[in-house]
Amino acid sequence: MTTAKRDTYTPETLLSVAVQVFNERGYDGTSMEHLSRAAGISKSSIYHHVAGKEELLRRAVSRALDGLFGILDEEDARVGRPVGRLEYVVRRMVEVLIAELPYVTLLLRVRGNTDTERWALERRREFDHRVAELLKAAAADGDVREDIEVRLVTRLVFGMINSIVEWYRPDGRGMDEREVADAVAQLAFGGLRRAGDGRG
Amino acid sequence: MTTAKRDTYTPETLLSVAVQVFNERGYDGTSMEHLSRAAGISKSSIYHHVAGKEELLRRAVSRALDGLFGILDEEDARVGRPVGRLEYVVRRMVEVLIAELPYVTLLLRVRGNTDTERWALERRREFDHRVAELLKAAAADGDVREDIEVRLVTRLVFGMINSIVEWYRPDGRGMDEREVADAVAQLAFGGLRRAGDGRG
DNA sequence: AGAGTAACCGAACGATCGGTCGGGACAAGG
DNA sequence: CCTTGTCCCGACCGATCGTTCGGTTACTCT
Repeated sequence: MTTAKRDTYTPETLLSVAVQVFNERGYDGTSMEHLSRAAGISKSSIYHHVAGKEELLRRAVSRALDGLFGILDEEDARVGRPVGRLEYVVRRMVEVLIAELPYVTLLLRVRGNTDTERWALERRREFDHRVAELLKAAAADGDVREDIEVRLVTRLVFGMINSIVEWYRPDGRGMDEREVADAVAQLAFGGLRRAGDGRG
Repeated sequence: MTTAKRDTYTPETLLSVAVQVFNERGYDGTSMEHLSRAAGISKSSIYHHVAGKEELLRRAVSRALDGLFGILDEEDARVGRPVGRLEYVVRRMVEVLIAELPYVTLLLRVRGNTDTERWALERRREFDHRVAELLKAAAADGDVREDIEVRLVTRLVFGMINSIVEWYRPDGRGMDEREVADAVAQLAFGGLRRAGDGRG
């Protein structure tokens, strides 16, 4: 009795269509005409549901950011030895990134042309900083290598994780979130070289 | 007697300005008006040097692709044990990426809206494939871990390397190409964990 | 000095941009 | 029945898009 009035668009369902087109064509490369064709309604009808193009972008990146910041509030990310918390966050980042793939994809591609985009970039930097502090704490414990700058390592690991949006596609038979998260964690913490070879 | 006629724009000098603006605003987010302001000449004057906006994009990604494919022709990338050739290619990729930073940055951001962009994506896939084969050969020799899929590892390592364009800025006092290349190679091959700890 | 030309400009082109407007179709509630 | 409000539409807005055009500088060469 609460929902189910008609089978038309809501701001949320319209958003999922819009985000998909944004990711295919790029935000700037997507016109409202493109969106209307993809949604199957007229251009002006879109404005019945949302205020405009930029609101769609804001809703999308907000959803992605909520998912990422949510990780830091989880218990395993807050308590325990920093290196363990770090590994947990890395795994969860992969899982959230895959669970909210189109939204995180869009977030990772904003350039900063509008106020919304600049706000998204700022929040992204804040998240990166929080994880960097975790890595720094793990380094202080002597649990991760210190011969490479913490700042640099953070960026490289983030780069590896974020690059997942460039190729992961949830087409049925593919690997699931857990498998990818395991691979990323193993590669990031253990390295490319055959396990047991040490460094020689 | 060959060069040095006037101190005006050439297609190359104009390209360097254009690529910088493309990277700041995104290709689709950049208008010819933006380019003319950045270059300090009128919009119509740009067309005296190049055929149009898309030619600037084509020249830029061509330069990036030439740099990357050039690596595969170098001797250290062609002869020797695959794992050694792989590490050489990884290091050189970082160096080329930094040496041609704005051009590679643009290459890594094309989405496929035009023929030029689709051609760039195709050539990128070709390069990725060539490196993936090298990794596969190293795995066959038992020199790199085989518990993670070769295809996945390739993508993650590429992701780590390519992410450099998102943060590296050549502002004088920063790290140089060699330092970054060393860090990437060490992290990719040795992993995050403190050297000597093994996997425990 | 005069010819030739590379470099540049303002004005304008048709097309498309994001967004607005008045109104029509249709279901729910009386 | 008629009203109310949701959902949607075609037509249109001023602005901006990439590009073209005719014409004016300003430099080089003879």
